[in-house]
Amino acid sequence: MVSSRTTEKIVKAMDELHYQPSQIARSLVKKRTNTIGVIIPNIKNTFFNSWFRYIEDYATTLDFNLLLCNTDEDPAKEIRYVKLLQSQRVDGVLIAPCSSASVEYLQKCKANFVIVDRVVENINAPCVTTDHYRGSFEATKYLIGLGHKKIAVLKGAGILYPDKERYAGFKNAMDEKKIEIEEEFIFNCEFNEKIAYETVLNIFRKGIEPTAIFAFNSLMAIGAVRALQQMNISIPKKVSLLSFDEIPGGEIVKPSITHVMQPIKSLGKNSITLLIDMIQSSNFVLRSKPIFIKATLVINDSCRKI
Amino acid sequence: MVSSRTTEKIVKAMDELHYQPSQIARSLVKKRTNTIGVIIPNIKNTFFNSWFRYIEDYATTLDFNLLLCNTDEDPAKEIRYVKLLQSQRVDGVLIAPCSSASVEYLQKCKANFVIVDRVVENINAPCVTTDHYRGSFEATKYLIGLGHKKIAVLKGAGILYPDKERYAGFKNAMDEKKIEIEEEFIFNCEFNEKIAYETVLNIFRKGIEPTAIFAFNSLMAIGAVRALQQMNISIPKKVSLLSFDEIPGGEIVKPSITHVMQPIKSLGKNSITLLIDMIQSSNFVLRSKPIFIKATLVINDSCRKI
DNA sequence: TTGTATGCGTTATCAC
DNA sequence: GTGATAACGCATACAA
Repeated sequence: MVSSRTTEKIVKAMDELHYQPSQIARSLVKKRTNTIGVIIPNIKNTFFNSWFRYIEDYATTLDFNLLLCNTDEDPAKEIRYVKLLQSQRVDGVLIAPCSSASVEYLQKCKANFVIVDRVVENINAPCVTTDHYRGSFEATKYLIGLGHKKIAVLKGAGILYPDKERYAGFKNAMDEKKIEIEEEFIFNCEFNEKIAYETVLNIFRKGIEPTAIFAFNSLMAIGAVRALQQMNISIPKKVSLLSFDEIPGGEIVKPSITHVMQPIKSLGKNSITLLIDMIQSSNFVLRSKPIFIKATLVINDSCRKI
Repeated sequence: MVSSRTTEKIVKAMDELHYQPSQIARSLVKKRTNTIGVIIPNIKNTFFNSWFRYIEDYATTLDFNLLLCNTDEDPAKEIRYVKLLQSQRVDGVLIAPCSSASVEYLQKCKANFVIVDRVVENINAPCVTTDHYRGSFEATKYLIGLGHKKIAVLKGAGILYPDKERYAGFKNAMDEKKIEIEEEFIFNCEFNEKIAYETVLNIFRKGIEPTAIFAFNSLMAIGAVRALQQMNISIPKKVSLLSFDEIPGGEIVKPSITHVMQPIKSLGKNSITLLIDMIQSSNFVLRSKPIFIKATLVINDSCRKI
C-alpha cells in the first residue's frame, strides 16, 4: 500500500500531464483487452441499432469497449472482420452471422463468442435468437383467423436463418388450416425495399389479388405501402398488411401497421450477459440448445376481417 | 527476401493453426493502433448512423478499425470516452461533441481529432459541419415566401451548436423580412418527440394558431405529426410543417414532409479524409476555418401557400 | 513499503 | 539475406 499522500500526488501529476495508462501495453501482459467485437449486418437496421445500444450500455458498466463491424450480409467481409477481431485479441465476439464459415473459424480459434438473431446448423455454440418461427406462425394464424387465405408473402432468398424460419412458420400455419399455398403468392424480394415495391406493383398489375400481404421485414413492408399508396389501394379495406418488425416512423404512418415485435431488450440482455459469463468464468458450461425468445404480435389497424 | 516456397509454407502453417499476428503487440512497438475512435450522441439517430457507415466503409479500405462511443449528449459520458480512447491509444478521433471540455482535453493531449456536425467556440481545431445556419435560413425564407408569418418553432434548449445555428438562421430570415418573432411561438422541446407532441397539442388547445410549424429535427417533427393527426388538423391545409432532417420512413408518410436534407455523404467524406490526413502526414497544416457544407431544401407536400 | 528484474508478442537495429 | 537482441509500456514476482 502506498500512502494516501503519495497517491494523491501521483493522481495530480497524471492529471496535469493528461496521462492515461496504455491499455495496449496492459493488454499485452494481462492477455485481456476488455474489448468485445460486434459483427452485424448493418447498424442502420433499427433492430440492430436498438440491440447494439443495449449491449453498449451494459458493456460499459463492466468496462468493456465495443468494436463494431458491419458485414452487409457479405460472407467475405464477415470472415475478414472475424480475423481482424482475432488479431485485435478481443475478449469475445457477438455475431449475427451470414455464413457458417466465420462461425466455424471462431470455434476453431476457441474464441469466446455468442451467436445472436440466428441459428447456425450443425454448430454447437451459445446462441440467443428471436423465435422467428413462432412469431411468424402466430402472425399467420392471426391473418387466417381474420378470414384471409390468399396471402402474399414478401420474403428473402430463403438462405438466411430468420428468413427460413419465418417462412416455415407461415407454411405450417397454412398447412395446419389446410390452406393451400400457391407459388404465385410467394415472392423473393431480397429483404429490399425497392424490390418489394416493384413486386407489389406487379402483383396487382398482373391481376393477382391477395387479400393480405405478409412482409418478412420492415423494409419490404415500406415498399409495399408505397406501392399500394401509389395504386390507391386502401389498407386495410382492399388489402391487409402485416410486417415482421415495426417500420421506422411507425407511430405516424396511417394506418398503423400490425407487426411482429422482436424482444430486443431481452435479446440484448441475454446475449451480452452470456458472452461476459463466458469471458469471466474459466469453466463455462455450454448449454447445447439455443435460447429462443418469444416475439409478440402488435395488433394495429392494417389488417381487416373479411 | 525469403523464398516464395518458404513464404508459402509459413502462410499454410498460419492457416492451419488459425494464427493471426497480435495487433496489440504490433501496436505497442509501432505506436500506431490503426484504430479510430468515434464519439457521437446516438447511433440510433439516422443522421449519425448513415454518416457512420460512410466512415466505416472508407476507413476499412485503409485498414482502420472503429471504436464506437455513444454519449447521449451527456458531457460526463463524453469525457469518459475521450479518456478511454486515449488509453486505447487510438490514432485519431471523430467527435460530435456536446461539451467543450472533451475537445479541450483532446487538444491538450495533442490528439489527432476532427470535430463533426458542430463548431466549438474559441477552439481552433479541424472541423466539418453542415451549414445549419444557412439551411435553416433558406427553409424559413421558403415558408415566408409561401406567405407564412405565424411560424411556430420546435427547438432545443439553445445549448447545442446546431440548435443555436438553426435558430439564428430562422431569426435572421424573419428579421430580414421585418416579421416580428413572438415569444409564444418559440418552444423548447429538447429535441424530444414526446415533448414536441405535447407541445403541439398545447399550442392548439391554447388557441395559439400558427400557420406553419418548423421542427428543428425529425423526432420533433414526428411528435408534431402525431399531435396534428390526433387533433384532426390537416397538413398542409390547416397548418404547414417543415422539418430539419428527413423523418424515418419518410417515403410513406402522407403528406410527405418538406425538409432540410443534410449532406451526409459529403460530411462523411470530408471528416474521415481530413482525420486520416492528420494521422498520416506528420506536418499537417490546420486550416483555421471550419468546413461548412451546404444543406438542401427538399420540397415535398407538407407546406402550402397561404 | 520500495525497488528491480523479467516477460508479454511484435518490430527494428544491428552485426554476421 | 539471416539471426540475435533491444525496445515498446506495463504487470508481476521477488528481493531488499
